[in-house]
Amino acid sequence: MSTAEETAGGEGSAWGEVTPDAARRLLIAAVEAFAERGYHATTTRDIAGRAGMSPAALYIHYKTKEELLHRISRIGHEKALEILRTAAAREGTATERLADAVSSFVRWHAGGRTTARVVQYELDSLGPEARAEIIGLRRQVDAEVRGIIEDGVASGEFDVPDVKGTTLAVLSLCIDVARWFNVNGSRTPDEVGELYADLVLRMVGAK
Amino acid sequence: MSTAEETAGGEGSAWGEVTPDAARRLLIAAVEAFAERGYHATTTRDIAGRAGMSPAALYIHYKTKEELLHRISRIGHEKALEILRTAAAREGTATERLADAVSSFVRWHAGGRTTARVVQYELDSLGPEARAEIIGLRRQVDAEVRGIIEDGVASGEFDVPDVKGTTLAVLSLCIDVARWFNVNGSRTPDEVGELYADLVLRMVGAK
DNA sequence: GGCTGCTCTAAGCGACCGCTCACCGTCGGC
DNA sequence: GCCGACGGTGAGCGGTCGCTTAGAGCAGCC
Repeated sequence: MSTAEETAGGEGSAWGEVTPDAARRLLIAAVEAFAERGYHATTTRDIAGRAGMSPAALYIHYKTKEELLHRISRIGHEKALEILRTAAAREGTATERLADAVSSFVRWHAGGRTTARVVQYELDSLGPEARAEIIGLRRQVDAEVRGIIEDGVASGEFDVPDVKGTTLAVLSLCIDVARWFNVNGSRTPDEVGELYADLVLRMVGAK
Repeated sequence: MSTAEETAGGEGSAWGEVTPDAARRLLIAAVEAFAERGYHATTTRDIAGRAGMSPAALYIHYKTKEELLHRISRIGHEKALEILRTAAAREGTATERLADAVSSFVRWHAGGRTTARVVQYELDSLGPEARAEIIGLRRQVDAEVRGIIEDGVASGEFDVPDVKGTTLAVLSLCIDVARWFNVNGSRTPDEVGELYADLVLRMVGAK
């Protein structure tokens, strides 16, 4: 048996903003459980148990089970957006910025696979209002990547006939890492990030 | 309200092998429900209701709810494998065969998104033995694509430093189409297939 | 020491789950 | 005309779900 911290906090995934301590422990336990079994197959008793508390304790810190998923999803998307924004805003050519964005985005999906799985694949389990908010964040994610690709096309670095479609494909490729990446597999998050940065530069026809 | 046939049978997705008629109707209803809500969030009452039958009728044709998912998953994977085998075995250069494989595989994921979603994303809901069988089919899928890429490398058509990793990425890209493709969106399955074939040829450095 | 407020637990409510069972209508074979 | 086989139903069982409630333990403040 592993504690909640070992798996979900493994890469220092900054749940530090969640207070008090008991609320954070519950949230980390929920991330683990949702990633392993999916939102609907996870019981509130399981979440509370992983956090070392009674089932009722969950409802002191969260109104419903869905609020837990909402909080996880928002914090995760904000983190993902921050990663892309940092890469997009740095100095360098579009080629360098795109490679940086893809490799760090992929590293996050591979290294924090537990969190990324919940963030990327449990969106449909949210209610309409919560889902709408998250979709807004995803549009911003899309805009960051599209911006870099457009810069590369404008500077003549890239050859991309379909910018919207290629942006979609690049993000899709990165996101799907959370589905297949295996912590016990033969590749490290760094290696996958490097491979994917190379593949994406080929996709955009970087010189 | 739409009938089960309209959505899940839309692309003539050949559930014809499932008999008798009532068993097929239940299976198509299950594909719809699993794709919309996920396996765990779908109730047997919902499946039976969509098929126009009472909850108990399901258990005349299937032993458990999981058996439904297993049958759907196996038939779907066999269909996907058949599509790739056809493309891999045709005459032509590795470039032509890879483009054909990707475009037809993507067309299947986009056009039959309902089925593809269940096939690709509900694998973890299967029990150990059923999952092991499906994983065997997936390894064959992987082998088909890797075979084409290896052919291209051997003939000098492709420039691929990491065949295993690139194979994984190509399949990942295609599979993820089932997650984001929207029937009401601006692209047809054919258009996405063509775009993706082009992107994949770039990824393998096709001349 | 008494009081308030916060965190947590034990117990359990009402609803709904997957699945079963006793029974029924229909239909081909004799 | 009777019969068994087959495919179907209504009712409901045992269990588990998300969530609530009454109250215990324990701070800090006067």
